[in-house]
Amino acid sequence: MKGGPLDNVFDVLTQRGFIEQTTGDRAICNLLKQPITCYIGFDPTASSFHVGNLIPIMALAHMQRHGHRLIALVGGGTALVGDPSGRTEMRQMLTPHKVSQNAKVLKKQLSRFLKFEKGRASLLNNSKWLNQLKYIPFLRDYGRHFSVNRMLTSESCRLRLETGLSFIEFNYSLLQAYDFLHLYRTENCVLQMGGSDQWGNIVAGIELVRRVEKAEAHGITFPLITTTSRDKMGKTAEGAVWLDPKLTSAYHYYQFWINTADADVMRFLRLFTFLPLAEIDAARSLKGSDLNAAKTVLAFEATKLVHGQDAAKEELKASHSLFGVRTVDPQILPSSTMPRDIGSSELESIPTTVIDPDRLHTGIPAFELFDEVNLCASRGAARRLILQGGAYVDDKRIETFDSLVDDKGLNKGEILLRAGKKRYHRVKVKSK
RNA sequence: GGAGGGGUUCCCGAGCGGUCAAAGGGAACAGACUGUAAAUCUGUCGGCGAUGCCUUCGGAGGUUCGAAUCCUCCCCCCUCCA
Repeated sequence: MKGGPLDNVFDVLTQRGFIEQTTGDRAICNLLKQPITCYIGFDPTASSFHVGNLIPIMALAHMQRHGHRLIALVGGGTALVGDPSGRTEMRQMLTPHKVSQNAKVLKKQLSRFLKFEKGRASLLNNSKWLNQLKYIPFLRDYGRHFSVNRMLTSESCRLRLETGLSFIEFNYSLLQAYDFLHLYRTENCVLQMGGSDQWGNIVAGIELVRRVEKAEAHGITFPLITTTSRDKMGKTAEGAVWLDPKLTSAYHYYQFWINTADADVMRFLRLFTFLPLAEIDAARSLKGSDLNAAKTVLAFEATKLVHGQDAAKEELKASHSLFGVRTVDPQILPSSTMPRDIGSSELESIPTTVIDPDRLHTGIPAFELFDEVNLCASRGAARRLILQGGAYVDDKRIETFDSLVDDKGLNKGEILLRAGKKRYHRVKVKSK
């Protein structure tokens, strides 16, 4: 894989579609010719990252691969205040304990993408310095550099002024600006990156650095990634797609990526894998159903990054046995470590419920089973599903809602349930 | 603190004493068509072994044969005034 201090990350990020807005393309491009220190802030308000956080994480990974030093800043202090940007309502306040707990998990997840080694990347928590701030000195030293008039005209404020903005939230951007200043002073950090909703906060930091330290700092924002159907990336009916396998299993994670819309495939390959641009470009000629080959690689690579090569292989196999084997030409995205010819019949990773053999022997009404296994939200929903012809047991359509599922058709002690075209669940008999 | 306007099922939003499990739209789900894509058409979309029963319209009481709809108190949100 290419990468190294020689080719400029800025070009790489641009070509891969990471750049929305910068404080000056040329200046940043020049800046990045030398190894620098940059940072991105992460909100520890959730106990896991989700797919929507992948852009900044990938951006950091690219920076590191090109020899730059990173700071992943966990907003343990700012999370207690709540960023109003991009919100129409006030954020929920979290307890300090919960925040620090979350911060730990986030570091673990980041380590899959970044090497936290001395001098290459570090994880800092801004509660360390923010909690020590004294109100009056802070106002005198830094508060005077902020114009309320200007803050009020910012996009994020204007939105909130219509519905209401509390004073505590109004302070958020001061604190984030102070973060940048602090990191400039202590870590010589000169570049902050973030989502497009962070533009105002980033610029505020840059200005503070200039006013207080008379120094130049820079900023980059990433585009908000939406799918072709204009949904926010990573939201499904079940909610967010999480990186934590306890919240979103590797199976579902893989399925999420393979269900990518045609129009998004190339963009997502650039953003969410490290495959060389030239190869992605070459795959552009794939049309129609051939695009599925590219989706397979995308799903494999994306799953590999979060869950590891072995898990990715598992899901590939599971996918093959459920949806049919589709061999992917080795010419397509050749750098991917995805095995090209692979056996199937690996159902281990499909969501599974273990069931008592006696219950199965007496037989379980189909609609109860579908509900119990969470393929349907309620028994009523299961009845409707069956009525509409969307429920299958071992690939045979269920005709009546209360037909019994029993152990007569057991296949290796397993039954495969299916709701609709692609939601599977495995029922396994408890061995005695 | 004063005056006015609101809180309806996942979301938006009608309903303003019975015909209301509550219009319409969106989302979602299923079927058909397909490529685990999109678009389209059709159906479903509170719970329940179910032509019925149960629980919902910010919360608690009340009026009435009958309340999402009327009254009282409380909570929350918005607008204007201070």
